Amino acid sequence: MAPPYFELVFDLPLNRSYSYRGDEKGAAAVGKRVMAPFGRREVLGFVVAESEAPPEGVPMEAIKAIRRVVDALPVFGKDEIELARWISSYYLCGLGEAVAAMIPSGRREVSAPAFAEEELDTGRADHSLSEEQSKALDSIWSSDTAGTDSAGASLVAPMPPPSATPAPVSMSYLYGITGSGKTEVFLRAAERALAAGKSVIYLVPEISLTHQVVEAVAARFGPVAATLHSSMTPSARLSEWNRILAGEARVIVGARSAVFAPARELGLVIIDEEHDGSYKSGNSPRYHARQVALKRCAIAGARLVMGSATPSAEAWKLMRDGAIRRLDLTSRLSGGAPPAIRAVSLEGTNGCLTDELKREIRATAQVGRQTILFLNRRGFAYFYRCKACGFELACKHCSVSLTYHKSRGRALCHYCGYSTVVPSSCPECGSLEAGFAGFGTEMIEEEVARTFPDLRIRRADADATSRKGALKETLDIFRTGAIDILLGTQMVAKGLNFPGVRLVGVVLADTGLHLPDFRAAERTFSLIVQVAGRAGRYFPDGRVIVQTYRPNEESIMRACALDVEGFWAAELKQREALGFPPYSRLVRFVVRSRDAPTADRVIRRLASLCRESLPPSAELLGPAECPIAVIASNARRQLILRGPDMGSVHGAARRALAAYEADKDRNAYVEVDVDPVSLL
DNA sequence: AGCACGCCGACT
DNA sequence: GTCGGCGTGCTC
Repeated sequence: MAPPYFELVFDLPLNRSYSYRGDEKGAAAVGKRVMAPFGRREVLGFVVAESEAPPEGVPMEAIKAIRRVVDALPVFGKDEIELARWISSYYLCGLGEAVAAMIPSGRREVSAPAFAEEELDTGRADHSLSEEQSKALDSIWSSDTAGTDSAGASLVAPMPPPSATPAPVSMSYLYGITGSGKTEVFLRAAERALAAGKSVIYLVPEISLTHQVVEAVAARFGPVAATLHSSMTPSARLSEWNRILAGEARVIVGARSAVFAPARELGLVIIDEEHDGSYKSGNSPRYHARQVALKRCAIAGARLVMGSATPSAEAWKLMRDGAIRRLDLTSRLSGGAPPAIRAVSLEGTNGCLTDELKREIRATAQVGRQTILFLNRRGFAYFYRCKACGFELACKHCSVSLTYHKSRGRALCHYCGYSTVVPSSCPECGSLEAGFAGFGTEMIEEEVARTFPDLRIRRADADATSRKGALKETLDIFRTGAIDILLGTQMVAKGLNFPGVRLVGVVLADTGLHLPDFRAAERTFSLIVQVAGRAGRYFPDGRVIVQTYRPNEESIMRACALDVEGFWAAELKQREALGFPPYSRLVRFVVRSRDAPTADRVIRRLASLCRESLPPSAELLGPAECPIAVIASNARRQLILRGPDMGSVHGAARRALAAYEADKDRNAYVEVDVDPVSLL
């Protein structure tokens, strides 16, 4: 007989549970979703506890009954509730919001456009392992946890509400260049886990790699495999979820939220391309899949294996300190050699292509091979400026400059979509010495077409591929060799492998370097190295040209030398000197409001609340305007708490938030980001 | 987050 | 006189 009382949480910004009596049929149970009267309406709730005794402090007549039970069987259990509690306390969100993030259709994540089509990084066709690969595989499976018991101390912070000390998790890292056969080692590790009766979660970044690994896993594991990614329909997601829940599917491939897959007997979590920013959730709860994975592994006693050619700062430091076992994969299996990379200064170049890059494009075409051009910037020109009075054309609703899109004949905002006609003279002083400067993909396309009228070029960026399936189509055509030059933004940078590519050109490497973000160098570095990995994967003559105005920049020089060690040696020194992660921990508050004075008032109040309980070892950065002070007519203010460890800032952040919530301003939105990946 | 209740301005 | 603005308070 079901117990008479249940504790429910809701997907609402409420930091507490509510007590209910069971439903008429007596079907209510922990782990099920139910419909319950809440206020004057009926909402979906999650049953997180049950009890025989009536709840204390609630008058009996106030307790309502659960109206209807949604699930025949529980969709989450004790471990999931423990994980949700951890997420809610660590990422400072309601327990119900944490549970909702873990359950499909509980709340939808912002879905990325579907695509991904590429060659597989499984190394040799016969799947036999190189000596390095076998050693790595054995190492992953050796029983000891690397380093000390505090392994992962800086990946998972000391928890604010003291819970049991986290069990040491065995963490390994496959560190190796593109094409060194990481995927095959991951697949073998999954096989071993499966053979031991355990299940596996295999995380891949949003979009890019998903499809490829999905197919590899499906081919290898057949009916035991399941897929969860953002472009699946809710019903497809649900049916995969149910197969996992039933224990039918035991190898789960998916993006960020797949870290919550209800895998039974979890034995292994794989995080491919560990450095990728898409592992950090952009909406509440702003969790990092890597940290959630580590926590899940601790709860389930599972192993964690990550991999990348360009590890994140956090991972690199943990490897250096011995807390994560580093396993090196040094050789390219498919015969291709690491490409020759050259940085070329753009100084004094007319237009956006240096003579050197033009020469290489021509040479590449002459031997019947292909070129990828990469520029992390859409549009035709970057900003409009008047040389006479200094006027700049900015968005009406955001504090950013407008980008000229020639194809539409308008200047538009990349943040809110606002667009306007292009003034023929300066709107401020009437001078004709005004116009667009800087360049985007659209302009490159034009210049390349003009320079190489005989070559076939195709552009792949958010504008050219907005039509569903357009990107896949472009990539398919490129693969057949019917296009000579593929030009694009981020989307051509990651994971795509085309055998015919000889040359990769980074049109402007320093776009990200001016950004006021402590990870600017890290992102620039890994982007160049990742892009370079697209060249010469199957032939020994790959070539990469990196155009830049700052050829002496550390991140650019090290990337061109493929010197990961050297980059991190220098960059970690910088981070330490400046007190940024991984040498400190951050919590960031962002306040948004239609009304700027309201945003100012709220952020100042949060700051003073934080000061009340911030220990001397920690400090407050700000309050200040966000780097982009206005987006879509919302004023944005930020406040950053920084301390030597999470313990030193988490308590203050939690108390400040709780005090604020107790008397909140209805015209302001407060976002909390624990361990922000970007400060933009 | 909803959805109410509640107390001040311009409409048939 | 009422319809309706959105400020603030609560939801077992």
